[in-house]
Amino acid sequence: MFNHKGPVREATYQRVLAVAGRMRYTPHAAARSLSTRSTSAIGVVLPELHGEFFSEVIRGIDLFARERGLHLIVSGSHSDGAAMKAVLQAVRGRVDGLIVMSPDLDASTLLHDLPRGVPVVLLNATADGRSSITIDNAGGARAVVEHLVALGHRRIAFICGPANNGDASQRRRGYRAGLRAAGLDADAALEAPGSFTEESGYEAGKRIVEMSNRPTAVFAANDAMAIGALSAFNEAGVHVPADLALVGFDDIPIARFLSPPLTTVKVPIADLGRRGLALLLDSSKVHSETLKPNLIVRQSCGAGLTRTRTKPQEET
Amino acid sequence: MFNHKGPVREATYQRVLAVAGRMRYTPHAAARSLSTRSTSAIGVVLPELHGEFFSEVIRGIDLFARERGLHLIVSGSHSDGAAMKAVLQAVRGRVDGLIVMSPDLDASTLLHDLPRGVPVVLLNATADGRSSITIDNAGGARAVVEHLVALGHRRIAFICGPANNGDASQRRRGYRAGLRAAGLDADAALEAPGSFTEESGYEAGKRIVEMSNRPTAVFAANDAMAIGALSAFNEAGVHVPADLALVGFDDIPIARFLSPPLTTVKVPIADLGRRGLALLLDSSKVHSETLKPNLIVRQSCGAGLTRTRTKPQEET
DNA sequence: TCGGCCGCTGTAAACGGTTACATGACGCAT
DNA sequence: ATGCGTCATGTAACCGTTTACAGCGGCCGA
Repeated sequence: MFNHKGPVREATYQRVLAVAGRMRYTPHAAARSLSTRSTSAIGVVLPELHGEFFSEVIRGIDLFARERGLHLIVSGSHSDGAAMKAVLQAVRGRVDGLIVMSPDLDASTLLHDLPRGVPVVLLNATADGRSSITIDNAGGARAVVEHLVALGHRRIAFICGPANNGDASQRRRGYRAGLRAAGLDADAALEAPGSFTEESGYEAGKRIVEMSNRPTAVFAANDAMAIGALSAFNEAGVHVPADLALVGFDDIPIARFLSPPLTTVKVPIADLGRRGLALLLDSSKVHSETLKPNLIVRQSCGAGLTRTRTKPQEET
Repeated sequence: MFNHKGPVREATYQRVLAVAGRMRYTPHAAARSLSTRSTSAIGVVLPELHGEFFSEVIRGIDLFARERGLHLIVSGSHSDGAAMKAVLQAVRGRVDGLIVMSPDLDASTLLHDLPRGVPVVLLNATADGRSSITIDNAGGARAVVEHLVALGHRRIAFICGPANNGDASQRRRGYRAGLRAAGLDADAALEAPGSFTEESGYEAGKRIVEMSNRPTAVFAANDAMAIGALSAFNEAGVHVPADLALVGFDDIPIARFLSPPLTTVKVPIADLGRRGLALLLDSSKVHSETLKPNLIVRQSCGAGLTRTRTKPQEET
């Protein structure tokens, strides 16, 4: 009845609808789902719910979901595999599909816990026979290094993301590849640990300003850590970009409002979510997409400054 | 069976569980909900999903929800009443309760569209017979003005939030009350329009630095706008706090990592969500709580600086 | 005016669990 | 050894909606 099908005259349908409205009746979603075998809901599983990055992913999904009249069930903070398993097992009869982003955990392990017949799209991960959207992290990171090298930098520090995080290791790989391509040696001393949080970026920043042979540029594996590092630099009286160039990754919305505006790699975050949902809904085929990030040159890398240390040179 | 009740021997229960696990069986959530008249899900309705503030609210709720094994259905971007109504009507049989934050719209109007029998907790709004959590926005704003006055400021600009937004108007009320208490006249020229976005803060900041009789302090109605304004000030070569004091509101996580670290009013954002869920689950009584914000003095207000313009004086 | 066909309406089963209730088996006491 | 009480197991109804299907009524043509 309420899906407007069957041999019911239009007038009758309208009349029923009117009365239903008057009585303030609304169909019972669970009963409907049980009968139609379709909830109009999709699940979104993220490693975290906090921060500009994930909220942007959710927003991208939500915008599209709203167009299609879909509800979003979100869940985050899956520190361990057990918590993740519990979530995955609760989805049967609750959602029509799942968008999963789990850079820390092995994708195929997770998918094993999933009830059969639940369509899944992986974000920033891949698995056989599953659709996925990935970001060319390595390419983006390499572009950053090439840009910094072109500006004359030779000692470029890197603030790493969490170990075991897929995005983080890909970005580090891109960083190292960029150095290699420029004929520079990767120096372990220039790689500072971090965990994608502002706090960890701040700590890394403090260590960097105290280095005896201080680098001339710092590349943080994400914007949150760049913000933390920037805070540490300011505290130490080290000026960005005059004394030290700084580049981030993600281009979260506030990146352009930092002082100085942050040079970063624009990851189409909302698109990541939006495309993910699109792929989920178009279940006809499994296929994978890779989104290309773009280097966004603002002021924190000092691109407008003249740098006399070494002559600028372009890498390809 | 699967809720572990009834006269079933423990051993039998365990054996069934084991087999279920082996067969990778999971109960059908919709069927279960229909039968038990309880989904283990709660709905979270926010005006927006984007940004540090809302993502922090969601996180607060999620953390608590996870403890209780509850799922979260979120939805945002309810630009108009119709969209909101559609969402509210879809909840029957889908969630056990609702946490609603809708500072732009009239609470009682919204609640009229809600199916009967759905418990609701209002965030930053009140309505008869409904539980709610509110924030003492006016008190927090007033404390900011008092602090700035104590630092010697007499011309304090205010960057407003969106018109019709409850939080925004309460904060402005607190600002005006603070001025009045200090014996200062509220000057309409010192109130710049804004919309809680970084962009609008940036625009407001640009206008402020161009003012003929420039204020000595700027109080933004939220941190996002303070960040935008800070960006505009830096761009114009106006130094914070030396040339201009700046204070925000909310204490979003990155506030302390700005340069200079932002003086702001700490709103227990995650608590707002957490307490909201707690109230929802404890449906025995309807009652309302008001969370008190705290002034967090960092460096953007220049509290450490000596200011000779006028002598500092304390307001009570 | 009557019959046949088409189309609307009412009825019942099914979706997949939960739970109350009846039934059957076992142990203990007399 | 038998009866009664207790506890585990099996059975069936129910949750609220959809949908297939049967049946009936109306319309139109002859």
